[in-house]
Amino acid sequence: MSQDSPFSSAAPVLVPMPAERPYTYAVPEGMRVVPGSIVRVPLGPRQVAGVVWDGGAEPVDVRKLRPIEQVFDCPPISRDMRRFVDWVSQYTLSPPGMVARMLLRAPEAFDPEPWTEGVKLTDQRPDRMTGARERVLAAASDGFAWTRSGLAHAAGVSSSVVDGLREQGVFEAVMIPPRPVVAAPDTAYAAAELTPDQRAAADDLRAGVEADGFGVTLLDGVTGSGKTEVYFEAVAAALEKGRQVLILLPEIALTHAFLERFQNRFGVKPAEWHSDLPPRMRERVWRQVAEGAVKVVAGARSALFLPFRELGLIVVDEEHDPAYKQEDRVFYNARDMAVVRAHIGGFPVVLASATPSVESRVNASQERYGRVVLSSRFADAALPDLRTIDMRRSPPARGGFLSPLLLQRMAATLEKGEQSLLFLNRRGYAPLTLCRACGHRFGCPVCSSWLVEHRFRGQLICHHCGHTQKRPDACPECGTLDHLVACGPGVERIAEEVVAHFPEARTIVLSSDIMGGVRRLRLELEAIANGDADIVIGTQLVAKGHNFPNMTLVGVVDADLGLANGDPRASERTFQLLSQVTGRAGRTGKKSLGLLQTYQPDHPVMQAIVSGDSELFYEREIGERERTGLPPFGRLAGLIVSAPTRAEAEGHARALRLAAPNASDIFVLGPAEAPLSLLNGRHRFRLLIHGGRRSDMQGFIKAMLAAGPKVRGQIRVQVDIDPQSFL
DNA sequence: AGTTCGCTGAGT
DNA sequence: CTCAGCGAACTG
Repeated sequence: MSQDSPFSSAAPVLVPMPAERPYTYAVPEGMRVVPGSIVRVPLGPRQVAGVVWDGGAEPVDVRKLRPIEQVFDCPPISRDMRRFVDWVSQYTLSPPGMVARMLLRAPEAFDPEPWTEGVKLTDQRPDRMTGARERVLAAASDGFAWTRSGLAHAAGVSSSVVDGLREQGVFEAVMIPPRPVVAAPDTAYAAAELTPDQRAAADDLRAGVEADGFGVTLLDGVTGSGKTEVYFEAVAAALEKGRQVLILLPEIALTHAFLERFQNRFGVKPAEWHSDLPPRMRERVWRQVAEGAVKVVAGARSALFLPFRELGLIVVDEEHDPAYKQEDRVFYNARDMAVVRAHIGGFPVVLASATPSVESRVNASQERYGRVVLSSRFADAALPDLRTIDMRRSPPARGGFLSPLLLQRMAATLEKGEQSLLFLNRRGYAPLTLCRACGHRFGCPVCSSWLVEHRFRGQLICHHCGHTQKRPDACPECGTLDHLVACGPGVERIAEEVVAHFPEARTIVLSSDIMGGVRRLRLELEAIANGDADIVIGTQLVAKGHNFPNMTLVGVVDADLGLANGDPRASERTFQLLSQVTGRAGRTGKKSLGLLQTYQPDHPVMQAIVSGDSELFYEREIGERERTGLPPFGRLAGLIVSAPTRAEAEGHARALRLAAPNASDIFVLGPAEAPLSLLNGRHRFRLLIHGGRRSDMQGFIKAMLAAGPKVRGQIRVQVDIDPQSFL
């Protein structure tokens, strides 16, 4: 950028590793670098890409000083982006180098995209005409440049035909510039047809974008109220101003439907950004975002670190989704960092959700965020009738998990030729296996949580660390044969019960265990939407945004699951999940029903779901959190230590108490509560810090980090947001 | 993060 | 005395 003056003899360079500050490199005679320049520098024995940073180069022993090797021919990282990296680094207590690493994740993109060689028609005619040659000439008669293989393919001939013509001078070789990854969106492609409600909401958002300046709006609309079409109007407004737009989605790999909706409105698909993107595509998207050629990116949380030139709007869809939290290396919540990014850039953010997070609701009620409410569903999408089934009064048959009331409804639905969905957020067959002879329970040898039986695969699997073993026939403790029993239900076991009751029905199980990955899953979902199944049994992946037009019954097998797991957000998560799942029914125009099997029908979450009154839930939950000091109102600077085994967690907690004698509370969590990511990384344990004033915690954590190298290497911190702290 | 350094303890 | 195996330290 023009206000950045160039460095001459030495420059600070942020390298992609956990450096606390930029390193100083010599700038060779005649080389020109400015803050933001992407450079290749020697680091120890290797060469890495780094970013020239701001501020003066700190003086360093000339014998240590090494020269910048190369300045990449690439737009420099903007000043806003550099401030963002510094801010995220401070806020997350991660070294700035590690944050910078996230924006240098496309190493091949730093060199300009190569032009490819192609061919173009000349005035020369071929010596002899053949059928193949005629087709090639016809295909190329538009006068544009073609790639050899592209032309051959279009003409239905082999590329040697093209080569032959080129040798005769019928074609000349030309260089073709890199093709854009996506065409420019057309804001006038298909003007939105909006209801008066939606129109009012869209105008609100549009006004925010047109006013040009920072602001956060919570777009709060029930499932099926058309949130997407409404925020597309804000996207259009930003595009009309010539700005770039970022739309964050929780799990981009499964959001095929979203891309289509975008295309219906803007005529083209947005550029995608997520971890499954092929490397070549990844580079091109990165480069073209940096050059400003890509106008709209739909991406996962890491898209927040793309080097936008003229970012003018961020939309965070499903803002409550836990997938926005990154829980390794740099711990951050992309939703909150999006707000920060917008604050730095001076442009608006839209947070959209049918079930907003409690933090966002609090921010809205305290008027730090604006709030736009969409209350009505589309005309053909009636709300489902929602009821609880009190499992104390209508218990399942012995050995079963489905209440007679639910089975009765399933039978009626099947009779009508409509589909049922049974939801249970637990993979596998049974969460615990034990020996009836001696009482031995199968625990994971690596991390001491229970092994989950997967009967289809004949395996016992630890859902915690991924440890797998074959399910034995005999008890390893007492040797008794055939006395192992499964305790509790998983989706496979529910499927068994369903097949026993409805042998003639087409039953399908959907969980992340299915073989064949995302592609297969998409096919299965399509098949269900086409009516190729009568009863679907699924884990939480069926809760996410798919439309099944003939699905008129949703049964939640265990609505209480997740309410009693020690997570301070247990109620909130359960409310959000149950809202989403029951929202799968009633999008059909047909009369539909949602049934929740629960032992706590009076629990506020069940009451809120059944009454359809989410205000009821939020008011209660916010009051409860204020009272107990849980996030976002926390008053305690408490630590939660979690580790692969309880004994280990306790050991670490003891060490932390010694290192930080002034810590108010150190809680210990066993393996059942420790997140999966814990064991995949290299660290041994992690700290979760809930509540408290951020500044207090930062001081506290820094004191602890200063306490010694033993603690330093192992601490990972995740801080729950104090809603004021990032504005 | 990725690499080298240096200590410990088992092995020739 | 050598060397694998591991944790700690350093990278400009």
